[in-house]
Amino acid sequence: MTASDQHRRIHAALRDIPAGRVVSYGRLAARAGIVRGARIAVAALRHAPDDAALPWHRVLRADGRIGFPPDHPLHAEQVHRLRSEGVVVTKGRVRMSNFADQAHDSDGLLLQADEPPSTN
DNA sequence: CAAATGACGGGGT
DNA sequence: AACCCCGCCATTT
Repeated sequence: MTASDQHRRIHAALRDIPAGRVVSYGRLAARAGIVRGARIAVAALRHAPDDAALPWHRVLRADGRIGFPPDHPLHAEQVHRLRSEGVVVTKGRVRMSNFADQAHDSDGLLLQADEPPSTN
């Protein structure tokens, strides 16, 4: 499988993440059938054309933090986009336990404490 | 072709 | 929790 194939898979996997939910770079890659692919996911997003209309803002680090450094302009942009679809972002971080998209994940434990995702 | 670079992840301190 | 450190792997230098 070529590198661009991987990128396409990443993009496809990302389109499956519903609004109001998020995924980590690593899990996104895993969904695309790529192991150890966190950095590939990054490349796939960075290479994505601006008009790709991908929900790139739904991708966060495994610990729930925004990937961009706080001073980066896209950091604010991402926070805004996430909030606009109901995701609670506190100090540049999201509670993965509450907002991670678990479709097809094996870790059965789901908890639904805080703010339920609402599209507003 | 060798070396550096990331929108990373997981483990250890 | 906040760091630091090291492994990862396509892309860029």
